[in-house]
Amino acid sequence: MKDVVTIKEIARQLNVSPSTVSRALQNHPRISAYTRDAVHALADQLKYLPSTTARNLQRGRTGVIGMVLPEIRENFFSEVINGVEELAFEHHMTVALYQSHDRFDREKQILTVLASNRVDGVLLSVAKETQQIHHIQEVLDRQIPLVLFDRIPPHIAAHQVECNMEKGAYEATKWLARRGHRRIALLNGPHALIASEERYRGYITALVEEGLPVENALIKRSDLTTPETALKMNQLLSSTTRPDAVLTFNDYVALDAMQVCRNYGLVVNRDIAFVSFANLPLNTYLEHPPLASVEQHPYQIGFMAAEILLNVINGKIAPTDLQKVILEPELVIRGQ
Amino acid sequence: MKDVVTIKEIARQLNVSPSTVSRALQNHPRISAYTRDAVHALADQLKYLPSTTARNLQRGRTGVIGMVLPEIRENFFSEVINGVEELAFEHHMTVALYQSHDRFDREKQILTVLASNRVDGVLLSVAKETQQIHHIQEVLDRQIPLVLFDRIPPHIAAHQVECNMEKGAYEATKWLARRGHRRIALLNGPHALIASEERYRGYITALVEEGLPVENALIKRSDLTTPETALKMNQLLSSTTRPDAVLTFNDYVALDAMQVCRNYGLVVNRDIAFVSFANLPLNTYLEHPPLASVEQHPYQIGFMAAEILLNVINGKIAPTDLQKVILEPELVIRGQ
DNA sequence: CGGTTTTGCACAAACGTTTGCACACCTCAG
DNA sequence: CTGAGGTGTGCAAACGTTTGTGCAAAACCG
Repeated sequence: MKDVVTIKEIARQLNVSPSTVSRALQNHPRISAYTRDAVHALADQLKYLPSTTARNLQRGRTGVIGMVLPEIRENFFSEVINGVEELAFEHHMTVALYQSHDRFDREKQILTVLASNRVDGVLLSVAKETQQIHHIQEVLDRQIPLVLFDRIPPHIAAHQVECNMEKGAYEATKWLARRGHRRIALLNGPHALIASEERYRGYITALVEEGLPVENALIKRSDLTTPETALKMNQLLSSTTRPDAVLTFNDYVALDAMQVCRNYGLVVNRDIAFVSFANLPLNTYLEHPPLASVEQHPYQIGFMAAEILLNVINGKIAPTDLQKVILEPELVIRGQ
Repeated sequence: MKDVVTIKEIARQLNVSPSTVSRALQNHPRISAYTRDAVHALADQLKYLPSTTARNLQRGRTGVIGMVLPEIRENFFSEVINGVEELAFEHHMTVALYQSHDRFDREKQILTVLASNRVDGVLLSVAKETQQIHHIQEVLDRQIPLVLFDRIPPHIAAHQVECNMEKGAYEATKWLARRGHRRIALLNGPHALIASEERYRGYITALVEEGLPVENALIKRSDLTTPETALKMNQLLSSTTRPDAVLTFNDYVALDAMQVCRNYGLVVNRDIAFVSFANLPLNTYLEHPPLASVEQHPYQIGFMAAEILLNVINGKIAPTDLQKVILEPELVIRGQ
């Protein structure tokens, strides 16, 4: 990495000043065609590449969007990333990706690094562990544009983009009811996630609207791990009056739960119907995928979050003019 | 983003020079305890964070590893990332992730950006489209440490880490043969990928060793898209003598091919056995997953690639002392 | 031809750090 | 008392850019 070609070197070789070289490279009008061409020619020949570092220091901005999310390998987030990338690319911004691995301390640390790196803006989806927002507030206090997406902690004055999961749960439950199911279970996520509460509300609303009783025995929560999902699904199946349908927190939960059903000798979607929230692209590959999925449009979420962020960065939206975008989910019917 | 606290500001408020502040923050021995504490206290109070940009410019290094890969959402690569991250984190380096989306021009552009960003090193897995290595050679010419992983183009003098897919294919085929299968098909990837050639060689070697005939009708190539996989699988099934087992290029191909089998009324793994190369974590969820999978240890690949890169960066390995690590795959038996 | 405008370039400061060097003071040994 | 060594700090240069300003020469205008 030694011997990196700089503007100074080009200047020296051409017997002009560094400022002239800089301007020539930017095609500044006050540089003669002769000099301009000479500079470009030599720059090409020496394979000069400007130092982003130096440029950033001088410009006071980095052209970087810091993106923090729990886990890259989750398909949902990968899609969000793609949405962000698309727009960022158009705007000549680069996206710096960081995973919190759902750990609070890691998330906190990453935000500090991002601030130290002087990123132009931050996109954040908080870790499961995250219960407080002080570290996020610090980012805001530093006047760094920030947009929250998907996993949004409560009580925070920041721009946000999310998908209306309450409505998704509502429509899914309604669809099951209309299909004739009378004992619809909810295999939900942990309390701590707002996403769980949203699903819960939508589920309840639909049941009530459809005149179905709300039975606590049909409502289970798990921490989304395979063993606990299995445990809860077992409870559902071993009760005297089994559910004839299950709405699950997400696809992983659905798959884990289906496994349990098979152990009971049940045929998925014949003996017991499944509807889920889509975060896997693989449902097409399953022999018995959930009958319907609530599509959360992750790509759209990423795209919109990036759009807001870029508008704030470019001053088209005042930082105080809080944006709150709620995308509509879509119930994708697969079976029957 | 205005009003960012700098060393100068702290210096001004404490009536000392910026250099003193800088040294105080680094706990330089020649700074008095009194000054040191005062500086730290004020820095904390003002929530000072050093400018990474300025520091990088001055230090001549960035502490960043640029990582370029085709597609983040592919589970294989997500795992590689995690392996890299682990080690990078220990060494206080950050990983900048870039996706080529399997496009050559994008890959080329990314490498330029990385060079411009003066990253300390590059980890690269090339795009499917990539047929030439000129852009990679340019990175090497700039003396930027580089390690290739997984998808490695031929004829390039760079460090590399990969998994021995020939051996994987060999063992998978052998396992099928020993299980009694006599007509083992190979549903391979495109010619352009070395990975395809490796699988091919392993497959052939095993057949020969097991005394099975090599039948061209049993060897198909697809571009890994669903339609073409379906087409090739159809060809295999509609031939007079159907295969009784299939070794597929990867899990996606296996799943697509299985779908076709179901259309033929075949029961996967009973009427026709599948063995695949693992890139999905989901096999546990499938009712009929491939009977066996060749595990490529992506996390390990990432970890080792990062290890080599860091050693080159830190001068523990001479750039000319080319490392070539070939990890052994593992045949994970799932069925019977 | 005198004056104004345009053209082409260099100088220098600035961005926020780090660090070699100088310097003043203080301490202590001889 | 003198000199050596230690201690605490400041100055200034440097990293590689960008950009405001200044200035000379060239070009233009009437």
